[in-house]
Amino acid sequence: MPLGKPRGERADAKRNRLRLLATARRMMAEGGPESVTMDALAERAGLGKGTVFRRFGTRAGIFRALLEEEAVRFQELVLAGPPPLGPGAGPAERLVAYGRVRIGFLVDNLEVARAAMERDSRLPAVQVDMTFAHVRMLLRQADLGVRDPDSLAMQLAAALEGPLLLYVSSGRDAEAPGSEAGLRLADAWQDLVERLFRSGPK
Amino acid sequence: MPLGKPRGERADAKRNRLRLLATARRMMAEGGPESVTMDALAERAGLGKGTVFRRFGTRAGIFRALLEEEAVRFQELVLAGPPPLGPGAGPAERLVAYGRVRIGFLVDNLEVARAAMERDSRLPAVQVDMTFAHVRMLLRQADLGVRDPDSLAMQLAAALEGPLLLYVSSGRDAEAPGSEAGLRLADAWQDLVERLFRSGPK
DNA sequence: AATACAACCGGGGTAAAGTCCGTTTAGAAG
DNA sequence: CTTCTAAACGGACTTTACCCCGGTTGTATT
Repeated sequence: MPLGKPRGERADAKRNRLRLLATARRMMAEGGPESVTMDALAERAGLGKGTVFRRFGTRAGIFRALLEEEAVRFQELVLAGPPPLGPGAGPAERLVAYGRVRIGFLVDNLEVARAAMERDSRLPAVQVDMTFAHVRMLLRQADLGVRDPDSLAMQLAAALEGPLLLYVSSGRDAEAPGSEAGLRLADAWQDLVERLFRSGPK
Repeated sequence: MPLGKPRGERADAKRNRLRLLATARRMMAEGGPESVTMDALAERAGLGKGTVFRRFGTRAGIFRALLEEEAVRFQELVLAGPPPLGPGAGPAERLVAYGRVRIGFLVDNLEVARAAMERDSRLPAVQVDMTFAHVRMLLRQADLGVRDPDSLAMQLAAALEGPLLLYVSSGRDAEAPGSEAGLRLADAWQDLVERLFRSGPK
């Protein structure tokens, strides 16, 4: 009993999903995230409002989807990247490299990331899970003699996640547009990790 | 030139502010944060909606105010507390103690904290500022030989702030109600700090 | 090709956040 | 006590996220 298919996404549904994402991106480029209202999005995409909600659940869901599209690229970069990132270097080096790239990614996608957690307050779980899993993996490999490496991984992941950057980039005077702040954070991350590893494997 | 007063808060305004906060707390105890709508709050407090918005700006503002009331107690505890917290111990010990207490505080106030960042996405700046400032102070005192202690402080503060806890407490199976997760985080924090300091002051 | 049904579509309806502005009042000054 | 004004008040109004459900369409099966 082959049971056919796991009931995949219907062709028309897929078409509409892509159409909506594309439209959302265009609207965002033109008028910022606030301009992407559900009504306007539906109309400009030539679809009903109900359809938009069916696909994305909430407004934040749209931005999450947008962010995830980018995250796929990011993920590939990390997994298949050259040695400081991908396999081929020590855990410390990889962790440093990963953090730097991750921070850069978030800085580049600040607006979307911010919109993605509006009205949800909880972080986009998928993203955090990815970060957490990666950090945990490297931490386990490193085999520092920590009591609870997984919780440590959680704490470290916090330093690489959206809310921190949102804070840094929102409070400060309008000058440093975020990219500079991102650089400082990346350097600090490197310091943090190196210090952590220098304290010895046991 | 005494210049009179800086035009303080009017008596009726103060009365109403307190009345609103008390009402909000009561409503939250009864029906959770979702039950605190602006209309309902205004009505139950016997005031107009405009008044509510004048005082708190946004819905999240109400929860921020609530959280801040608690935070005052917390702040006093930290500043005046017995030696592991207040002055009288080394920076490492103080940092560990502070983190543990801070995590506990947030776990105790998860619901309010979550509601306080709804629809704002940026953290309650006041809170983060406090945490950041405290960590930075202790870090400077410790005089590890870090290139940029302030950025490091930022990263560490991230491990003590709301979003992290929200994530930990929301994703996991419903069993560990958060207090257990908080304990693991607190232990991990201790590990992290101790390791960081063990890596030597230069 | 016909049938069945699950998934999708549309758009009017609801509730709640946030805005506006005319009215009222606290409290300082004369 | 009267006057004056900045601040506070109220509640109707607007906007927008989100829900509902009858009608339509894609897809698999025979």
